[in-house]
Parts: sequence; C-alpha cells; structure tokens
Amino acid sequence: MSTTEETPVVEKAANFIRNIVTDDLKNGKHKSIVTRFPPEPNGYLHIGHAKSICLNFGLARDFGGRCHLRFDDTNPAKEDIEYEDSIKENVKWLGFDWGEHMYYASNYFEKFYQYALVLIEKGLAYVDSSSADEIRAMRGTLNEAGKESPYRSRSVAENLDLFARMRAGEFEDGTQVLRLKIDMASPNINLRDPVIYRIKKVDHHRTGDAWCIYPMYDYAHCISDAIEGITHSICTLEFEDHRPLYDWVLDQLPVPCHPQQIEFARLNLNYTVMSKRKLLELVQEKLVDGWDDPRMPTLVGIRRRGFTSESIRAFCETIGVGKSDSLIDMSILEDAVREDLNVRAPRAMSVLRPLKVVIEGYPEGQTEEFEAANHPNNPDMGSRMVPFSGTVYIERDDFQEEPVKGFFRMAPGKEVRLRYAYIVKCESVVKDEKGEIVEVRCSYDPASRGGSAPDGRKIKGTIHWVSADHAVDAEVRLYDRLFSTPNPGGKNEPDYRTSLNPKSIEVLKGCKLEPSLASATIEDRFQFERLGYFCLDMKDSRPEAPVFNRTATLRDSWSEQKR
RNA sequence: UGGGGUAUCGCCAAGCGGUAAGGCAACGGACUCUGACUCCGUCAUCCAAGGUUCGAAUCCUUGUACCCCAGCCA
Repeated sequence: MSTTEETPVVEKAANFIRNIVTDDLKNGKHKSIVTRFPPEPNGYLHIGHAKSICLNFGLARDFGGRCHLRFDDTNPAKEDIEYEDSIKENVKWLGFDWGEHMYYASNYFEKFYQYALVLIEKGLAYVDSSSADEIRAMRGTLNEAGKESPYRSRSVAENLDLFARMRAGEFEDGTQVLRLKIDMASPNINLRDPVIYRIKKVDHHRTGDAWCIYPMYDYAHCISDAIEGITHSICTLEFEDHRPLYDWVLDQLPVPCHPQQIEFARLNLNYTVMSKRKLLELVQEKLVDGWDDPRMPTLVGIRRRGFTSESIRAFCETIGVGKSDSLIDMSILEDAVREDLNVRAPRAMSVLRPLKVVIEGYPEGQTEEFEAANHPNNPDMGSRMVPFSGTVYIERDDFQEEPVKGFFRMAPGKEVRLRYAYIVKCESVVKDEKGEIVEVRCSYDPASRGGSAPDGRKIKGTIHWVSADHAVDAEVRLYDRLFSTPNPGGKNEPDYRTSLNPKSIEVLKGCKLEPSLASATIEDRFQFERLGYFCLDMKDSRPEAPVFNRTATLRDSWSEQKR
C-alpha cells in the first residue's frame, strides 16, 4: 500500500493507462507493477505534478505494486537540495509513501558511465569535438536532414581514450560531448545523434566534485527506469517522440529490463499558469508573495490556501487521464474542496464587513448563550455555545435600506432571524454626516429565543452575527483566481502578466469572529456560514492576531441571480 | 512543406462494430434556522465528407483543425 489513508477518495475511473496495466497483469506480462515519480529537484511542485503523483502512486496502490520517488538530478547547474525536502514533503502531504524506494539518478552515475563504455565499444557512441553551435548547425531542420559530424568516424580506441579524459577533467566545458551514433537523416530529430554526456565543471549537490561530465535526460532516464525494474514509465506528451530513443538505448544495452514508456496529457488549469518559468517569474518579480502564496497553483500555495490533500486527490481522480490537450475548468477544483470541506469542516459564524446592530429592548448588560450545531447535517460533530448580547455585528451585505426585489435579509420593517438567537425586526437606521449607515436598530421577539418562531410563522431570512462584546478581531484574506483570463499567456494572448487579476486578494481587517474561533490552530478548517471555507494562515496568523484565508466561497445562487 | 500526437455536450471524460456512462458548469423545481448542503428533472449522435456493414463514435479512405519536436534542459 502506498497511501497513508485508507479511504478511497473517489471510485477509480477507467483510463487508457489503467487499461494497459490491467491487461499487462492479466496476460502475465508482469506479475506486479512498478511505477515512479521522477521530479527534477529544480523547483516547487504544483497541482500538475499532483496529477502525475496521484497517477503513479495511485496505480501502484490500486494494483498492489510499488512506486518509486526518484530525483532526476542529472543537471547540477540547475538543481538544489533545498527543493528535495519540499518535494518529499509535498508527496507525503498528498498521502503517498514511497517507503524504502527513494532513489537518485545521481546514484547511478557510475553505471551510466559503464554503459556508455559499452556503447562506445559497440561503435554506437562517439566523442564529438564540435562546438555547440557547430552541432546545432549540423543537426539540420525539421525539413532537412542533418549532416554527419567530422568526428563521427573516430575509432573505438580513440573514443574510449577521449571519453576517459573527459571524465578526468582534461577538457573544458562545452569542448567535447559524447553522442549516440544513430541517424543524422532521421525525420525524428531526437534520433540525429543525440548528445548523451556533456562536460560541466560544476559541483553536484549530492556527488560533489566526483564528476565533471553529466548524462543527459534521454540517456539517464531510461537506464534509471531499467535499473529500478520500472514496468510502466509514465511521462507527459512532449516525450512521445523521445520514446524511440528511450527504446533504442535500452535495446543496445544489457539492462535488467525494458520498461514501457507511456505518455499522458499534462494538467492545465484555467485562470492560472503552470509553467515553471512563469511561476518562478511571479515569485521573483514579486507579483505574488512567494511560492506559498495562497493564489499560487503550487502544492505549498494550495495547501496554505486551505485545500485538503483529499480534495486534491479527488480532483485528480475526477479529471481523468488522457492524451488530448486539455484545459481543466477551475470550478472542478473548487468543487472538489467544497465537497470535502462541506462534510468535514465545522461551522462557525464570522462577520467580515461588520455593521453594528443594536437590539432595542434587550436588557442592558445582559448576555446569554445559544447552542449552535457544529454541523447541521451531522449531529456527531457536536455543538458549541455562542454568546449573544444587545449589540451584534451583521454582514453589511445582509442589510439593505431599500431592499431590491427578492432580497429577504434585513431591511426596515422586515423580520429576519439571527441564526440560533432571535427573530429581530429593523426599526430604524443611524447614519453619519455623510449619510452612511453606521448602525441599525432592531426590536426583537423574546419568544423566539433560540431562533424558532413559537407561533410557527415563516421567517424567510436567516443571517449570521457575532456579539460585539465577545467578538474576536481578525484579519481575513479573500482570495480569488490569480488571473482574470482563462488561458493567461496562451496562444494569441498578450503577456500573461497583463492578465493578473487585480482582485485576486482582498485583505479585510477588523473582521469579527465568534469567540470559539480563537482556539483555532494551523490547518483547522471551518465553514464560516453563508460565506465560505476558511483556514488559519499557517504563516502569518498569531494567537493574539489571527489571520484567516478564504479557501473557497460557498455557492451563492443569490449573487448569481442578481447578475 | 519532415516526424510524432490529438479530435465524443460550455470544460473534462467513458466507450474498443450492436444502437452515446459519469463528473463539473448551466437551467428548471423541491426542501431549508446557512439564498449552503441534499433531492428531483432538463441538457450530445460522436471534427468533416465519402465508403464497408443488417448495424459504426468505434473499421477503411480522403480531408480539416489543434498540440509537440531543431537545449551540451528535463
């Protein structure tokens, strides 16, 4: 098992990769399967990686196989150990466990080297002393065949000698490379004598200065898979035309097995960006507040936003796996969190934009407590006592002096229920010099204690409130989609930066929370009734100054109706 | 104009010759001390055109559209 939690989030939907695995198991091609998630430690994981993680670890879990976590660390110039910890943490958070199966491509450097020797001896690899520019020029174009390098026919002995000297550090960066000898006229450019080793006199974060030549992806990845006994090597679509090379390398070498590479379409989500480059720019140009900004599609960002790992897994399950390029609607992700949080998040009352309401006739200085259910549909979640007094705050949006048609919240002369408390009626409003409403005065029905009308009269509107004397002040951050256009920076679109949503974050101070929320801790999630799902910000919140993040709003057919 | 892919409802996605699952969204309605949740109901003939067949989204042909590839990145 490779999940830490037992509950399957959603029923497993069929997809072409599952079908392949099922067939391979059924017809005996494999007794059990081995997959792998092979990130390069050069950045933070995002929701797109989650799709791959769920796919690979999910297959292993569901078919009783195993999934390796392997760092594809073959380019020391770009990689760093700082990313490794974050990646491991993210995979664990998502609910997966690689157990003993933690690997590094860099652990195979010596094997890669030995295999390269085999290729040279078979006359299938040669040292090319051309410059990068020359190699590019000889590669040809999409329509024209390439030209063979003048160094292509070097003898095996010479190649062996040169390659050994490359390893020994006798040459400078970029002066020599080891290339495969395949076919410079191949219509598949990947087969035009691809470079498999380059010289980089750079320390590697794991192997230090042991090496100054490093293998390229196409050469290292397939061999790594073979060494680990991977059965299904799942990657994204852009590697599709690398597959002939993947197979070519393994066919020439005495490797333990020959994994099957299978490609699927990477995840694209609308109203956000997913490329490492753009994500990095957003952070570096301070367009967002770091990798873990709750608006970022990074796993650290999404987590800080309040998403549960269960909802991410459910999301990955529902979007399916295919080979056609897709742009998933953000609403599917939002639906996934709502579905999860609706069931598990305790309810609470919080007023984000407070409007003072004075209950006329309520005994001066009196305070009482009302029992409020933590979850209206699940009694097992218990209840809490919520203090009430003669002055409460309600949401500004819940009052209209001149109510529009269909508005059934608080308005002059209309009765409305303060949830769990009393039925009140607005009698008058108090305005400041500018005509701004600063206070609403209500009468109340003492017989409606607890919120129910003793005479059975129907009260259409129920609104939430917080007692002024008992309220906990807090900062609340309302997040919205990072971009205001569905495919920022896409084809025929201006620079993605111009599509940033100016309202992607709104910081509200002086919000009034019911006192029970004072004891909230990191990763606690609540439904602030009638508003949405919120969690304590894991970075900026302090006990004496709580900060809540809005994970998602509730569906709101009222505001939709108004549109 | 080389090679590799993909085309099924607004967005995903099952289907593998036997008469179009499901989810999201949307739209009606019921219920409701969250205008939430829940519950009912509505919502496609499968890129196009030919062909094979009793029968095709599924097979063949010819087109069309879109994506990927010319890093000593992964």
